[in-house]
Amino acid sequence: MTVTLAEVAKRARVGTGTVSRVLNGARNVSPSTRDRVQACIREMGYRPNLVARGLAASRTGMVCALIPAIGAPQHGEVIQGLGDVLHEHGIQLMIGDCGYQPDREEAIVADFLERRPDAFYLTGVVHNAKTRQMLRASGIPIVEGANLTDDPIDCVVGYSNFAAARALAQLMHRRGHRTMAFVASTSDPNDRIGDRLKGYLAACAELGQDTRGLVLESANNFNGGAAALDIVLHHAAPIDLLLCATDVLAVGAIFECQRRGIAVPGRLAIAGFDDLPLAAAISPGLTTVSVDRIAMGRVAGHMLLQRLAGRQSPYTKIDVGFTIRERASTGAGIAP
Amino acid sequence: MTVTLAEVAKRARVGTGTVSRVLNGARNVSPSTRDRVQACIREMGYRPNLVARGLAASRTGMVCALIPAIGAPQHGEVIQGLGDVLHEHGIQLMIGDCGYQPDREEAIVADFLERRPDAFYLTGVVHNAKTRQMLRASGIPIVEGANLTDDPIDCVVGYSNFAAARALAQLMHRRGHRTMAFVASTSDPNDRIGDRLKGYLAACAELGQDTRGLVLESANNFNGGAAALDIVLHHAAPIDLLLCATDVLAVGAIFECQRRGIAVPGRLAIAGFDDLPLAAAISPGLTTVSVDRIAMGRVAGHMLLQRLAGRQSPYTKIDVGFTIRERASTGAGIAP
DNA sequence: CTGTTAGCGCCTTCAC
DNA sequence: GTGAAGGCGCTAACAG
Repeated sequence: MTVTLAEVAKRARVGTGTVSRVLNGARNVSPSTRDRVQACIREMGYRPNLVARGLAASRTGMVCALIPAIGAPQHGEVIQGLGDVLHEHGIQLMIGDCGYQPDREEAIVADFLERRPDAFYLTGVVHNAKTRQMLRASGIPIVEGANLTDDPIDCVVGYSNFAAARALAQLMHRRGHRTMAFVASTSDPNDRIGDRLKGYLAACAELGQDTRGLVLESANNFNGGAAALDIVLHHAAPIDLLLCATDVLAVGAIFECQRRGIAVPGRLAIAGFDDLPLAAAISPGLTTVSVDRIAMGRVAGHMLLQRLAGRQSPYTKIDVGFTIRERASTGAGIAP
Repeated sequence: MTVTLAEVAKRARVGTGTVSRVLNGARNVSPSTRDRVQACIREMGYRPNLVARGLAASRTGMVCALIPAIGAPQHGEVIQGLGDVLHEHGIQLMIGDCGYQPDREEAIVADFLERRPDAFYLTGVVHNAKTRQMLRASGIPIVEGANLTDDPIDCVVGYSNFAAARALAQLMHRRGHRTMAFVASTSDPNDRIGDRLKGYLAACAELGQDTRGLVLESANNFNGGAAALDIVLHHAAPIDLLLCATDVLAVGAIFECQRRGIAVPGRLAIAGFDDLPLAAAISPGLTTVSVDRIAMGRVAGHMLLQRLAGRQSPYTKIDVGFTIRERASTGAGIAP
């Protein structure tokens, strides 16, 4: 039904090897035969079967990427950068959604490995022992992303969620905010959120805040932010800054403030984390931590390509850094 | 390096065919040999090579799905439903991001087809002639989604963006809104947005609005919504309802209203389309069109499974319907 | 430079 | 119920 390489070879009166060579751009083919073969390929509408190629070459040209939630714009951006870089090299992405669940991640890794991908991208740096073992045993390049660790499975490209949260808390302290609370999700526990919390606690310890260690837990959605606000307002010690582990929580809190007529940042300052498009659009603008996720994805892609080319790049850990965006929600640009 | 089926067969003292049979759950294997083989599989940690299986069986157990933007929650939900259903049948999804660009879609379809997927899911019902031709020629089941058409490539599951937009405009008219404008994105032209616009225009034609046909164009992001508001406010005929082609536009407009101190819905009512989580969270709540996208994805998955099972299901077009959610942004629940 | 020959790992008849 | 053998479509030596 579909035309095969052998048929092209017959039509072009050459061996299958030659067709394979022109297909893969080997240079040891005379221009004349190359042209003839390419003509046949075009005329016959030949399309290589990558499944067969993958089996023969034990290179599938496929990279698997695992993200905690397809549809989350943060991860989408990383995937976009990663996919762009890989695509330029004829490699395609197979994306898995592990829904913030480690055992689901393990199952997907197991499944995906049966498809013999050339490499793997994982979101986050904390994974099941079995997941790590499978990945290591596979022998293919692995890149973990969106956070940093000193003990990656293979290599890691990201930024320190810990350092970013700490820096944000410290900056807010310098800006005059004294009594702060931190709200994080419990619904989707993961290393990025966990490290943000730790960074906040570290800053508190260093600064000796009154409210040191005040931590709230809420589902990671708009309602969760609203719920946290409720607690903050009724807390014994008056709180003047709410640090949220994600922009979604922060925006939920801001919406709730609007509903209750609570001035932001006048009565309560609010900051987030992620710098979603929403953070810049909302009024007041949301102070948050920004990371160039597309660039991060691209770096991850280049790292994988390096490894795939056999080069053991000296970099096993790349920090892409972060930026704190101060906006009106914490008083930036507002006259005192 | 990795253990193969043949090695398992040798260890279990059976032929490769037998191992293959237990692997694929064929019933014509005696319980005793079945157990012995399964024991060996477990002991040796054998994992089948799906690339080889795909080549031999000409069934890859892979379905390709194309969405216009990975990271967009709407499409993420569809993929989630689709992936869930397929995964239960051991089928995995390969996701492509065509960025609202038809020629990119064409390129991705061409690439993906080389991997011999068992089926294809496409977002939207309008595609390149060449894309349609390639897909048809492939002979595999194709499902188009997120809209409806009478001329699908193979079959389609979605809802009528046209009918939904028209129903929304008509409902708003019944609620007393008389002079309305519609804003849609130009940056990402696609059939869903186009049909929403047509639905609005159809309603206008039927209702004989004063502002019949007032249509604005803006980039499909928060800023685009704000920009549209600017035009609406300066329009000669006073407009009392802004219908937005997407929730993102609508929310951008609401934010801008808040900045300018324009009462919503007092001075201007606003409605969106998509029912993102944001629509319910924002104040005022956003009136919008809601579709159960996860369910839509699941239906698409079942449709593909039907087709893959060889059953030519009588359904070639499934309408999953829509719901209009009236919220405060158009005056719902507000005393007159 | 180019044709030929083995496989890659698995499925699938086809006899036994 | 089970083993043996022949591909699936392609790549990768290996001769020439």
